[in-house]
Amino acid sequence: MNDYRDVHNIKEYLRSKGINPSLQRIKIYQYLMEHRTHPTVEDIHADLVSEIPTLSKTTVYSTLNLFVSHGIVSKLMIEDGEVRYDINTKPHGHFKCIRCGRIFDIEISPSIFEDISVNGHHPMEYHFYIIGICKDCMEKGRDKFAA
Amino acid sequence: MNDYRDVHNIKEYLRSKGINPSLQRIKIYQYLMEHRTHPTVEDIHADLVSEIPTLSKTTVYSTLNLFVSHGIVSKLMIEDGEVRYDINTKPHGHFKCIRCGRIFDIEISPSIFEDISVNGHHPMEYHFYIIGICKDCMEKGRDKFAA
DNA sequence: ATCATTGCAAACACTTTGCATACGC
DNA sequence: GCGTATGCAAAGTGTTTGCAATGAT
Repeated sequence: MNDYRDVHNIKEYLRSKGINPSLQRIKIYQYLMEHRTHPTVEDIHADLVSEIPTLSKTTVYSTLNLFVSHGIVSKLMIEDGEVRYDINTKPHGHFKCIRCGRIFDIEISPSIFEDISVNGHHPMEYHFYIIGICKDCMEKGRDKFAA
Repeated sequence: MNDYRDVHNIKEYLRSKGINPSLQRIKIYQYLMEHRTHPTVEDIHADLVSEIPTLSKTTVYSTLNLFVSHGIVSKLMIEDGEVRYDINTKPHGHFKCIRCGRIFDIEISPSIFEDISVNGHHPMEYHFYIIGICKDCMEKGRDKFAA
């Protein structure tokens, strides 16, 4: 099991990865499954606190670190001081729109990675992202989604 | 003039970019030219303080922000909480070694960027990096360069 | 009862800001 | 002399740590 799309029982899945499935951990994992928006810790906490009023940011931080260390979630560093999380651990790229701030997934064919010469180094993780203006913002020509 | 390798007179170059060439700014630019190691603010300050004893980190920060905003230096975000600076603003990739921590430049043929489908979005900047173990560390099999 | 998780508050690390001093034309 | 750059100290932000309280088995 290496794809989040195959996870139907989160509790079982976390257990299979050696993670004790507490309520908070299940809800955070579920949130990432249902919100493929590459949320920040802030986003996740703000959205889940209505469901779990006692949820603290500390728990969100430690849960995400736990998920990353168990390889079931990956950390995204696109902009300075803005760490985001992605449940899709398969190699893919991201497109960040400078107008609306949204981040889109970009499919990348594995052959592209093979074509890149790594000068004899031993690659383990590939990261690729693009900064630009998304389709919607280009069409609308204004900051429809801006905060 | 778009390549740092063509800069022979830093003072003139900065002026041509609309930047007042103070001693600190010249030294910081020169440092980036001579140290193609993708240094952090910390690195730059630590190394230059012996030459300019009064140099403050505030100045290093503001100078780098100035260079970035004038497009003559680019900011690298590879690892969480570790902002690095690169004088090479041409599209290229980076390889970060998890053993020794060094970052190497990776040449990327422009055709790779063209091959990536951006789903109708409008790309402006391409960022690509690889995490892995560098050639030296693979051969030595140990943390020769670790801090 | 025991052990792990949670969550508050404090500590940390990095970066920016406010403002007085110093510098350069 | 005037306008800008510098650099200290303080404030701001995002993240981790210490530790007591809570929760699960």
